[in-house]
Amino acid sequence: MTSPHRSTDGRSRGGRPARISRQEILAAARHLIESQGVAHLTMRQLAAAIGTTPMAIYYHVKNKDELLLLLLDDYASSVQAPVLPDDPRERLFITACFMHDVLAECPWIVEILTAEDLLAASALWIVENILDSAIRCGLTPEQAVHAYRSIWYYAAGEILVRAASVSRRAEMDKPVYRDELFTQLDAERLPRLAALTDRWTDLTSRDTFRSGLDALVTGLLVMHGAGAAAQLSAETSP
Amino acid sequence: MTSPHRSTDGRSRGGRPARISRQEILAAARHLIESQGVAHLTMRQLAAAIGTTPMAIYYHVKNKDELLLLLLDDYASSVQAPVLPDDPRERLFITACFMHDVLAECPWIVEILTAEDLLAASALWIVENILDSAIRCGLTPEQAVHAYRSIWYYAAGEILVRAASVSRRAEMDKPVYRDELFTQLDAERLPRLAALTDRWTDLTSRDTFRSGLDALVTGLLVMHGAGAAAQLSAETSP
DNA sequence: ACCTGAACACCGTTCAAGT
DNA sequence: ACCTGAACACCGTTCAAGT
Repeated sequence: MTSPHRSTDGRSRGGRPARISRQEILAAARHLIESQGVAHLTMRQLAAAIGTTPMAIYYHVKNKDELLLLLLDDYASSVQAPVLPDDPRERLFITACFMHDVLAECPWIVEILTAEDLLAASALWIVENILDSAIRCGLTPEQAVHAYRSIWYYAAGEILVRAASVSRRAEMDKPVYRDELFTQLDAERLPRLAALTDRWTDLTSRDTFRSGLDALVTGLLVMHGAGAAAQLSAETSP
Repeated sequence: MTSPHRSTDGRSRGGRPARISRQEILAAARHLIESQGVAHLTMRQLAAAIGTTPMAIYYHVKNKDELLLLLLDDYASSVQAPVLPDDPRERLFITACFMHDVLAECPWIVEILTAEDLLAASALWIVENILDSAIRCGLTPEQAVHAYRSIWYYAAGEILVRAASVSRRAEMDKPVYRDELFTQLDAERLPRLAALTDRWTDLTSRDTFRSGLDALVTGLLVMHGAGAAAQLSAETSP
């Protein structure tokens, strides 16, 4: 960090007393996002919500990107770790689920994930847990990093795709396009899709995150020769 | 589709001759994206590139969202299908790779994927192929849809995360933050991460998409009782 | 039928100045 | 030290008018 901007919330010594603080800005930003949606988080609207000018915010925060990063970190540190099982395969699965669920609960995070780094400092314990579990399952450290990355791709993809489909459902003209697509299906060239036309919406609206994650974890362990630890968990359900 | 906007490129019969066409707009948009990056695709800059006013575009295209959708469809239809193997497990893997690679080649698609539907009409054969392969591997149609969705999450996540990390590398202040994170690691609480500090950048910059996909496919087939078809493919590499 | 011009309601950010 | 005001360089989109 550079400039006058304090990296921590150091007490100001001397000078004019601050009217707004970083914490106040973050709290207001979070409230704004949760009540109005992430699209309404603009420097101008945030300033209005606090009752100050847009430029006052720039004294406490470098720019909008840093604001988003701080927001992510703030959220991550407010989350409290769950009790985790000892069995490594189970712990791997549960931690990955937790990582996903925590992010999925605040869809505004999606905007940040694509723009910023995936990991806030206060969320590193999640990565640590996944790596440790994987290594205890018999993977080498390199394989564990690879496994973590695959899981992250899967989880991030699920969140992003679901967020997109939710926002699509909010508008009213998209279903039209999708229906159009499916009614014009060429049953000769696309027989499988044609046979599934009626059930597609139903099938794709189900939550299959856990089941797919289970498959991924199983495959990762099997493929890396940790077959002993790869036995199917109880969550298995098509 | 509504309004005066022609859904196909129907010839205008009578009236003033068109100065610009939908095709011309799409071609210009694609060129703009490829040369300047997707951030530069604005109605105004597009108009300038064509040599017309922003509002002229609105006669041919409903709004920016529709423009993006048309762009996606245009790209999908320009892609030609690869020769696919007969073995269903192999075909599943290859098709999924193809889907991923095609999208990964034009990172601007990322913006559209999160905003729009995942599937353009001209790309449905990919879904068809994945479903068909999965069913031939022994999955039920429902399980096949589920498998397709898991694969899609994984592929979309990989693309999005990679696109984000590329754009991060383009700027110069992000590595600082990431390095900061890793040097301040508490080796007591995060031993696995601490042990990997030096190799993290190297390990996470490797392309492990295929290996992870292989694991996912293996897991999906094993979990759904199609173990016979789940034998590891040759692509396996940590 | 196809396009233009002006305008509306926004953005993020910089810069010089005030207290 | 902390904040303000005015300004810059943008957005997407609407609306009434021109040819």
